[in-house]
Formats: sequence, C-alpha cells, structure tokens
Amino acid sequence: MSIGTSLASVYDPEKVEGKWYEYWKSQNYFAPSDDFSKKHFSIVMPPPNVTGQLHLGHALDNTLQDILARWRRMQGYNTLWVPGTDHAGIATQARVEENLASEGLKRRDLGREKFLERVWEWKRLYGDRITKQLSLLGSSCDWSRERFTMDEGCSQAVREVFVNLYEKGLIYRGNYIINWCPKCMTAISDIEVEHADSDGHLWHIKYPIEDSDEFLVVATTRPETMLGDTGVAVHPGDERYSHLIGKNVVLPLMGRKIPIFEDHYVDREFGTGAVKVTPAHDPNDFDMGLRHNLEQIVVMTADASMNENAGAYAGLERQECRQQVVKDLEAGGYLVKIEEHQHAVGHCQRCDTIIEPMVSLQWFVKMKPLAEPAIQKVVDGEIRFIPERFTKTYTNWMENIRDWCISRQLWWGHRIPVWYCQDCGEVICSRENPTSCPACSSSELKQDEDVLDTWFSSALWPFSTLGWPNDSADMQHFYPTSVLVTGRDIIFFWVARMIFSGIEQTGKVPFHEVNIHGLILDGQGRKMSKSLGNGIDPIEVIEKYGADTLRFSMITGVTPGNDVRFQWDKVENTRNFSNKVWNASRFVLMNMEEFEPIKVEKDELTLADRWIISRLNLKIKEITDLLERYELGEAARGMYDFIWDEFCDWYIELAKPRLFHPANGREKAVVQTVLLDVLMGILKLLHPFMPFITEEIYQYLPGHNETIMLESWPIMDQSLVEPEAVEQMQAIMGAIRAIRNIRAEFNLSHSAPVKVIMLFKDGHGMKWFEDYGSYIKDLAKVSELQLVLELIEKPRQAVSALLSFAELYVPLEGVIDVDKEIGRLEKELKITGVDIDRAGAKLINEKFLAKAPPDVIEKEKGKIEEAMLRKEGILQRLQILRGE
RNA sequence: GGGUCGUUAACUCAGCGGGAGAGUGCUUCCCUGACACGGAAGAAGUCGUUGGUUCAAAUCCAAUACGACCCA
Repeated sequence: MSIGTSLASVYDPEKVEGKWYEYWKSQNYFAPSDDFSKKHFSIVMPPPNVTGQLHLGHALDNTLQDILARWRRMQGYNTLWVPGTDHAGIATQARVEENLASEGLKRRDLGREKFLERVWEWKRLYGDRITKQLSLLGSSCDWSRERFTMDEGCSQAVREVFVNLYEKGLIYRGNYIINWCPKCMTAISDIEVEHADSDGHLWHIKYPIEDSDEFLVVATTRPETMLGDTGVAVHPGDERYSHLIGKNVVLPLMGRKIPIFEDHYVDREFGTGAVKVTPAHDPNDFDMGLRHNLEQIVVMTADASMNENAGAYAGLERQECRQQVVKDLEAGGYLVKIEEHQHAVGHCQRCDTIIEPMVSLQWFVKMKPLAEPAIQKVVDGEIRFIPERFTKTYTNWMENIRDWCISRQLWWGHRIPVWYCQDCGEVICSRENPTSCPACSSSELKQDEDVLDTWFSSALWPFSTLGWPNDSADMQHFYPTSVLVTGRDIIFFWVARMIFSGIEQTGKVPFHEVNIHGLILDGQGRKMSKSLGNGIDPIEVIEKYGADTLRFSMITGVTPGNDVRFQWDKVENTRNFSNKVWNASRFVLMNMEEFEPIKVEKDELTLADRWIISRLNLKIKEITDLLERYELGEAARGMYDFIWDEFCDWYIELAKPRLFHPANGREKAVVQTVLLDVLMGILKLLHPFMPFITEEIYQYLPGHNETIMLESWPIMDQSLVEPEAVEQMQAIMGAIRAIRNIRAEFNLSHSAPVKVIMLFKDGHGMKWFEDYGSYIKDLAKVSELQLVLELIEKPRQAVSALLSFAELYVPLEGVIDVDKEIGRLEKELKITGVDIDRAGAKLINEKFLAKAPPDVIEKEKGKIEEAMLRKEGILQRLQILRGE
C-alpha cells in the first residue's frame, strides 16, 4: 500500500496545523540567522492592543505579513519578523475599570499602585491570548524577540525620546485648548476625537451694546458656553457691524462687559455674521482669543458640569445648564429665534462621550519641525506608500498638523519623566530619576502625575523593538525595516508618528515601504463593531475551516488597499480549494508505488508534460512578480487557477492513462517524475499563503527535506518554457471542449462511445493531433478518431464544430435532429459574422492601420482570417444539412 | 466645505488602453479507479450616466448621480 491511500479523502486541518506550528517553533525556523552578511528582510508587527482578543482585521494584517516573511525567507533573505503587543493606555485602563465596576470598585478605591497591579494581571492574560491566536494563524514571527510597549527596553526608549525632545525644546507644557473626555477624565489628542453629524439647533441671542439701546445678535450651537464668553467677533469690513467695532456688549445673564472686534475667521454668511467668542471652550475661539488678548474663562469642571465661574449655574450638568440658560435668555427677552441646525459633534473615540474642548495644562509635542522632514522623505520617495494614493492622505494630514497633546490623566502608561521641585518650583526632566533639585538641592521632588499618550510609545516601535537606544546588533542589521504592513485606519495615529519619530531619533526612516490594506467588513459591508455585534472571531473560522483557509479566503482576489467583505461563502469555497490541493496531492502519492527517482530526458516528455512544465514556469514568474508588487490578492488567485484548472482538471486527467496503463516502466516513471516535480513547485509557491497544508503534504513527498520553510523559492527556467507546446495543447483542449459540448447538447451518455472525424486544412495541424490524438480519445471519450486532409463526402447525419484549424464532425446517425442542428449553426454563423464585422471595420480603417502597433494589426488580421474560415465551414455545413 | 474610494452577470468581487473574467447561485448531465468540499456542459452583463482624449476606452480625462469612508 502506498502512502497516498492511507491518507483521508477529506483534509482535516485540525489534525495538522498545531503539530507543524510547534515543530517550526521548536526548530527555531522563525528566527533569523546570525549570518548578517546576507541581505535582510525585516518587519515589525503592528502590536495588537492588549485590550482583548484579535479580530479579523488582525488576521488579515498578520496574514499579509506572514506571506511576505515566508516568501522572502524562502528567497534567501535573512528574515526577521518582530512580534509584540501594545499596552493601549486609555483603552486597556477603561476595560479594567469596567471590570472593577462589576465588583463595585473604582480605580481610586484601589489607589495607583494596586490598580496598576490589576492592569498587569489583565495584560498577562490577554497578552497570552493574543500570542496564542497569532500562533494559530501560523505567524512565523520570532517569538524570542517578542516585545511589549511597556517592557523595560521600550520604556527606556520612551524615556530617551521624551528627554531628547524636551531638551531640544520640542516638548513643552502649557495651558492650551485640548479635547477633554468627561467620562475618561483625561485629555485626548485631536485624532482621538470622532466627529458625527447631529441634529441640533442654532440659537440667535441678543447681546445689548453697552451704553446704547442697540444690540447685536449672535448665533450659537452651544448657548451654555456663553457663560464663558469674553468677546464678540465679526468679519472685517462687515458694514452691518463696522460702527460697533471697539465698543462692548454686556453679556446677558452674566453682566460682563466684553469687546466687539474683527477677525477673518468669522464667516459673514453664517448665522448673523456675528459670533460669540469663548476662548476656553472652543478651539477656534481659543485662537481668536490669543490674537485679540481675550481672557480665558473655564466654566466647567472635569466631569463637564458647570463650575464657580458659571455664576448661578454652578453645579449644573452641561445639558441641564443649556436648558436653563435658554430658559433664562427667553425670560429676559434675549432669545430672538431658534433654528434647526445640523452640525458635527466631537465624541471620544473610546467611550463615545461628547468631548468638551477646554483650556487645560498639558504637555505637547511641537509638530512643525518634526513634520517637515517627515513629509520630505515621503515626497523624495525614500518611503513609498502602497497603494500610492495613501501618500496624499499622509502628506495632507502632515501639512496641516497641529501640536500633539501627549499627556493623559491616566495611570496605565509611561509616566511623564518630569519632576517638580516642591521648594523652588524647578522643573526637572531627565534620563535618570532625580533625587534632589539641581537648583536648590531640595529633595522634595514630585513626579508629574500624568502618563503619555499610548501612541507615543508605538511611534518608536520600529526601533525600540530592535534595541534602540542601545547600539544593538539587531538595530545595525535590521533597521530600517523593509516594509510596514498596516490598516488604513491608523495612518495618522501610527504610521505618520513612526515616520517623524524614526527620522528625528535615528536619523533614518523607519521603513522603506508602507503596505496599506483595507478593513474587514461584515457581509453587508458594515464595519465590524462590538455594538453591532457583527464581529467574527478568527478563531471561530480557524476551528471550523482551518487557518490556511481563513488566510487564503481573506486575501484572494482582493485589491490592495480596498476594504474586504467577509463572506462565509468564500470561506467555504476556499475550504474546497484546500481539499482540492489535498486530494491532488493524495492522487500523486497514491501513484508513487515502485517509484525510483530518474533523470528524465527532454525527448521523453509528452506534450502534456511539456505544457504543464511550461505553465508552471510561467506561473513562477507571474506569482513572484505579483508578490514583488504587493499584489497578494492576484497572486493567490493565480495559484488557485493554476492548481485547480490546469494541474487538476487537465494535467492529472492526462496523466492517468500513463499511470494506469503505461506502455512500459519508463513511461510511468516519467509521468511520476513530472507529477512530483510540478506538485513540489506548487507546494513551494503556495506555502507562504497556506503554510500548514503545504508542510503536511511536503512531508509525505519522496525526497523531502527538513521542512518546506527552508526550501528555496522557485525561479523560472526559461529553457523549460515552450510556447509551441502551450499553443498545441490549447488547440487540443479546444477540440476536447467542442466534443464535450456536442455530447452534452445531444445528451449522449457518458459511456456512449462516439466517433469523431477531424478535417484539417494542412498537415501541420494534423500532425499535432496525430501525435496526441489519445488525449482526445481519453478526455472526450472518443472511440474512433479519424484525422483527414480531405473528405470524399461530408456526412449529413453529423454534428459539427468549426474550429479555426479544423472542421470536426461527430456522426450521429439517427440521433441528430437536422433542424436543430441547422438552428445551432445559424446561431454560430451570426456570432462569426459579428467577429468578422468588428475586425473588418478596423482593418479598413486607415487611421488604425497607420497608428496601431504592428502586432495589434497582425492580431486583427489573424482574427478575421480565422473567422472567415469558420464562416465558410459553417456555410458549407449548412448547405449539406439543407440538402442543397 | 475639502479629499479618497466604489458603481462590471442574480449576489460578492477581480480586471484598469487593443477580443467582457472568477467564486457563489441558476439550468442540464454524471458517484468515470484524488476529491460530490467532485467532474462536464450551459444560460446570464449597452462594465452608473453624459461628454471628451485616442486608430482603439470597462480601462485615461472632465462633469454628473448614487453609495461608503476620511478630514474640517
């Protein structure tokens, strides 16, 4: 019994995948070699958040990286793929707080230290879970180099960068307007705010002019903020208001006198063309306030209720306050009108609470000096976005960037390395924890309570994971990394920040290419989210269908950068493909008995052999080129088509007779060799996409080595590509299809033998079929095949197919319905006519003849010739049938 | 308001200057010694609309409609 027959007829990934992953890991195949003389290929994994488990987006992201890593490794690159996780400050803290809440606890009940212990516990649990999931997916990352954004090395990098930027004056602390989340109780950066259109109102309010009966009407969407108004602005030169410039209004409800001034920011078309200015609670007003030296009056507390500056409204929650203010304005006769108005409202990315813009004391990174070189490197092509269009997304954002608020009023994260002297007020920022004040020697030092934005540490990931700021071997050999693979949703959050951080800290770009992919959507095209409950756990898919299937189904036929809808149908189809690969391999293995490896001579190869070998070599080139261009979707599809259609449906079928009824032992050995070689080539090409099944099959193949992972990536051998073999095979396939078509149309049973006569126009074509007529006999179930150059009498009782190189007849005495056959031919005649007209129109067009490239003209000539021949054949055939 | 992407067969999507493709579904036949998670054959599309460039446009350009997303 051969190996093949002992294999199950249905592939079961569950029995295979875990085993090989353990093997690969134990053999250390994922780690790069110490031989740093080889060209390197390195990727750092976008670190998943330790907030929970991986979703399909991570599965896609890591599949893409694993394909690139496995492929480059096989190509001989010293390949390093660094895995790791992100502490995800605000997100993780929120999850742990939720958890605490279920025990009736708040973080302040525990205190900073105890709380952090809880978070570390959480991190261990979910960090491990993520590691497990990445393993299940087959990720060939080097676990010995696994990192975490808050491990010692990364923390050292964070500290170094902070101090560095601080010393250069690129980090500063100050009172500026920031986005405050009243639920998370922390400042957040501009990009952590999500804007959503909402139906609101536009309140028109009268502001009386000081010492006058006149008044001015302002329009606002947020009347409660008027309590903090410190000015009214109009567009410069707006004649409606020019006489009021320099005067004051008396702020209703508060009685404060505030100035009227001009500013270009004001849109004269919006509302009344006059706006109230609240510098402490609106970013635009903040800027105007700075331009015109206005007072900033914060009227809210950290939980977004009104503070003592709100006078009588102190203590009210901001929504209640709004209602009360409107009511009071109305009572006082200040309310002119209320309009329906749609406007964008900012929400916290994490908890969806409405953001309160607020002036607050925070730490910032000065962005202009960092952004400029970061834009330049991309413009210069030192960093290339794939697809290219994301370059614009990146540069547009970088060009309009504002300073980055990096302090967070959280506990989970890197604590800001700044101390304040309690005695003299000195601010100390240093690499080592200070013990005494350098100014007054006091030991009363207090560290800043805040932590850094979680993206501050992610921004350093490509070099912090390689050992920076130490001059490590990994840093020397693997930095800059080769490519960054990530989703289009974090270009701003992460990619941009890695670029400017890398350039600033290491003097080099962190990577040369950025491969951006889209998002995984649900079957209806919606983003997967917790609230919709439409998320799919990759583990569920892996358990049902296997990791290879999940990987392959997510990327097949997907355009780079485009979103992907997750379809169970497609997963199932891919499962079928896995099974196809399995069974084709099983077939090959089943027929390996008595196989001794032989050296096959070229003239021993049949047409089918030469055809499949040619096709394989062309496929090697095609797949390699596609991978080079990051067209992984097309590459996967190319493998699918080649394996299923060309290898299984044609080559294996043609191999059968030679395996089952060989003329001699040598003939069988030849076909066995070709089958094995082609299968080996297929497995290697497929391995990066489907690592598990390819390893499993590989290990059964005669002559295999340790692992398919260490096999070299195939290279096209031009000497094995024979275009004539491909052409000849195509002609024969065409004839087979024509006969099968006739069988189907005339309901000839599978077992019914048919006779076929082929009439050739010349000996060249006939020769092709003489040598390989057996293909037609075998695959079209033809009992008798006559090849002729002349027919004494063309059979009337026959069905015909007109091929470009021959006329094909299937005599069907008694079976054929002449009228039906005439109808069939007339339809074909019409199609042929269209072909002739189209090609003909081109060929009589002088401009076409003058301007089109010669090969295109030749092609058109060929088409028309071929169609004319077919037409002639059809006409003759019709004559015969009609008995004319 | 600015920007990006999409609009191709019933559905989900490839293709992106020279004869409309795949998978699923549908119709017909077939358990033919790898696979019914299979094989064979077939039906099915004025490639959103309107202009333009070109010998040639699903493919390039410009408008436009609709949908999705991003930024403000």
